[in-house]
Amino acid sequence: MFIQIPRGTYDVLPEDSSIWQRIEETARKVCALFNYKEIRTPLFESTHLFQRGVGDTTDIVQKEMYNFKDRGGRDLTLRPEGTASVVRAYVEHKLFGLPDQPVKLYYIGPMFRYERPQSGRTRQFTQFGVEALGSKDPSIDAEVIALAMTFYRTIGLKKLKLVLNSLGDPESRAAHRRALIDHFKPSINEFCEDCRNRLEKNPLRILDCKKDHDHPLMATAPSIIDFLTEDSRDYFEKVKAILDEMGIAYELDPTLVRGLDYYNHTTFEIMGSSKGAISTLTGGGRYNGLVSELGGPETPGVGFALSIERLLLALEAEGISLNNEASLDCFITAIGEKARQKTPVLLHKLREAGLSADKDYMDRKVKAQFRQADRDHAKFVVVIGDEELAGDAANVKNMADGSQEEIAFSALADYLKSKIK
RNA sequence: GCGGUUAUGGUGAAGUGGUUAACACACCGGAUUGUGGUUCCGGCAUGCGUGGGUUCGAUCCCCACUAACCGCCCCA
Repeated sequence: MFIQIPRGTYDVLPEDSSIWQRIEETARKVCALFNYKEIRTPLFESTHLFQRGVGDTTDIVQKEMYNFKDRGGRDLTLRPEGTASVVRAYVEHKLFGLPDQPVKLYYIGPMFRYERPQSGRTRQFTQFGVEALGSKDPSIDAEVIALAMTFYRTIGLKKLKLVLNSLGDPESRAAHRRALIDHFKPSINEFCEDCRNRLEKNPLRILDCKKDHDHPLMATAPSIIDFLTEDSRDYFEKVKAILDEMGIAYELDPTLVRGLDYYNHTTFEIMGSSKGAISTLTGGGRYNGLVSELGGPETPGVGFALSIERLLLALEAEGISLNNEASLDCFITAIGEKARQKTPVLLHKLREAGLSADKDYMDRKVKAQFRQADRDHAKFVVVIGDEELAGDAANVKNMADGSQEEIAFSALADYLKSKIK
């Protein structure tokens, strides 16, 4: 009975796992550079957390969550994103009381959304995210953006586009929303079905509709920028000024919307090159109301989440390969039954001495054992046969130059270590 | 949730309503009774996504299902 992998999931096989390790390692290094500390939260949380945090009316909550009841009847959900959990932990452990403020956190892990899979979108996907809680300094908005850009640059991505917008405070946002609805409502029947649905749900989306792009009302639609309060506008100017000084280029896009309810003020996306329709690599922004929404003190926050899967796609699109083949220090080739009996112990000694080592388990001929040593990129091959057993010394072949030496079994580990260093 | 395309060995990929399902790569073995990356030779799918149906007969035709890929919606 063959049971296949669930829809929208995938396996990372050994040939690819080193790439994932490289990416995760880079993320951790960059976070250390910016002084962000890792936080690990559960893969499932109370359903209520996401309803409240992400927003009851969002698509994520309404139709994309993996909800289930456990045996105790509790309503739980596989996390669809990371911010709500981080904020929950922040409140629950009272991290707002820590002497070090703001609290700067990062996470790397799987998220789950029930969606139709396509390029750059799976049902289980991996996010690297960052959250800075406790400061409303515009330089922390810029820092978070800079962290993401530094991460991509370190990985090797070149074709990146940073898109920036400000949603202002909740009042500005609500006023703009009402203005948009008033603007489109009288003529909404001239728009496509999607736009008619968007009118009440998410009127900002109408602005980047592909079908109705040329409708005259598009050009005259009210812009969020005109609805920002003086403070909001001033704050956004400061963020932009810092990015300018840092030399981080960006494009302004007043139609940039995030799909999660908690965002306000600065929002941004980082786009990459991609074969498919999805080019958004990172989404993030400020969420000053979220901590209090989740029962904590009034606390500002800013962060982003980026997808490792989409990063991989972008790397592929730019023709960048991160694959590095691991090599083996030593491969033991045994000839004859007596030699075969000796190899497990010898192997174990080499490994205990700190050398990576392996041997044949398929009862292969000498030639085939050498082929395997090549496949494993072995630096040295230790050959043991009747002659070697008689002389109490192994034949050691340097695979790079083909030279061979007789080395006493007792001195083998030290010899190899000195050669490999 | 909606739409399009596809489904043949470990991989890539031909193919036909009818006895043995090309080819290439990979892998295994031999030429070379104990030494790698070259060459030559040989081996390697009782099987063509799953379940039905049409037919004397189906991998090939029809239907359903499942999955993958791509797009819409939405998002990372």
